[in-house]
Amino acid sequence: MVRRTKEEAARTRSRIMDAAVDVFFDRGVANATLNEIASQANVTRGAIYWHFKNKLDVFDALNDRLQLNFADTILADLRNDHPHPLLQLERMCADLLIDLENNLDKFKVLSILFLKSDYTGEMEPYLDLQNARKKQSIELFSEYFARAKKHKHLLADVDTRVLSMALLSYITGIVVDYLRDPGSLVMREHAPKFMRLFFRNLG
Amino acid sequence: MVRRTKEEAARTRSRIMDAAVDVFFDRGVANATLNEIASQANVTRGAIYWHFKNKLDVFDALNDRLQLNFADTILADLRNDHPHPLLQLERMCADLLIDLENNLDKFKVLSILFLKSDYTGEMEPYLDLQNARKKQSIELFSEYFARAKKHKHLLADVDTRVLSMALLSYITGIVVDYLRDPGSLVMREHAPKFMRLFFRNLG
DNA sequence: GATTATACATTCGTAGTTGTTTGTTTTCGA
DNA sequence: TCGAAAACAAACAACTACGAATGTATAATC
Repeated sequence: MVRRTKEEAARTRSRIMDAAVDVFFDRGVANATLNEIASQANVTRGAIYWHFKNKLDVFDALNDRLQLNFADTILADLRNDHPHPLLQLERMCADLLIDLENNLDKFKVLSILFLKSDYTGEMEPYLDLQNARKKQSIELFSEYFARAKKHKHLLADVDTRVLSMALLSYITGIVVDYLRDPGSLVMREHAPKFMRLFFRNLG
Repeated sequence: MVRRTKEEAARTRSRIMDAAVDVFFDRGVANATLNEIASQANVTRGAIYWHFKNKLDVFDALNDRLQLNFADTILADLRNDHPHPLLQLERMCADLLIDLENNLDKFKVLSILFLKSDYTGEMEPYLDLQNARKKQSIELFSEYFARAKKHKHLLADVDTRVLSMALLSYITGIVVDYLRDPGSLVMREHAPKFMRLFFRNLG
């Protein structure tokens, strides 16, 4: 059995990536071997080397597929003017956290990005990439908070840039703590409380 | 040259650990080889295998030496009653963050624990250990906040447990974001602002 | 319907790492 | 002071994973 149709080949490729998610999650990116990924995907290493250059290239593909771009997801929702923009943001952040609990794939991929990669050597550029994306998010939030301030929805004395950095770090921390110990809290219950704590004093 | 005195042997051991910090930081725990650690410490692998069982055992020793126990460091300071306990806590957290900027060794070790380890396979127990320590910290903070609430320093309607979890996650996030991109902020300036944002609405 | 390129499987050589063993020298304890 | 063990260095053996090369059967193309 060889030489599948193009569609089958594409499915093979995505099966390899799915397998990579599992293996990276279970064994860490550095420890994961192409053999493990191959057998998890029910192919041989040959198939992986056909579709990808090497392990890093697989990671690269995963990175693309994830679209960790908070920005894109959030921006769309932020575009339309909401009567109470801060509340809107608060809800969105909570939903984003709760989604981690329901979406196993997102949980695994975020685990890979935050816990299972060391970003040394050839992987360093991917950290830079994530940091660049984060800067984008900061700018986005800053602008958003600035608008809220103009509309008197936000206290005038807060530094919007510091505020958005703080919010993003807050979310990062909640995510990381959750990934490191998923049993320690129930997102559906805790996320709204966490967010309330942060937003209660801004209005 | 062999068979040093006991003191010299102890120094060799700690030199190996120092080297391990550098190598783990630069290459990640999983990618780091004992050869790299050895040459960084100006010894051979034989020396490492004399002092440690294997790479994991070196990591274990590092884990012990760090005493990431926020608890111990903080507990001592929290013991004595402060006129304004929340302000005290706020300052302490800020100082803790600022220390990251000045103390390179702490920066590296925290990087190793948060970014350079995947905690898979044999390393899993160390994540459990850290999570257990974190639970301790939560309990500690909870109790502390509860005291503050009794003294009317804290709003009565906040859940102290959720509050301490939130604070710890907040700190985790700031730390992780800083470790991932140290150039993005200056702790001496930002840490007090971050903390002020969190504490301003509690009193 | 022959040819070519595709989509893999299989095999191979190699470099790197690990754990172990052996060797050597010096310090410590009796 | 004299063995015994400490504190390593050096050599060895085994495995593993990688990358590349090769093989091969089928789909696409004409």
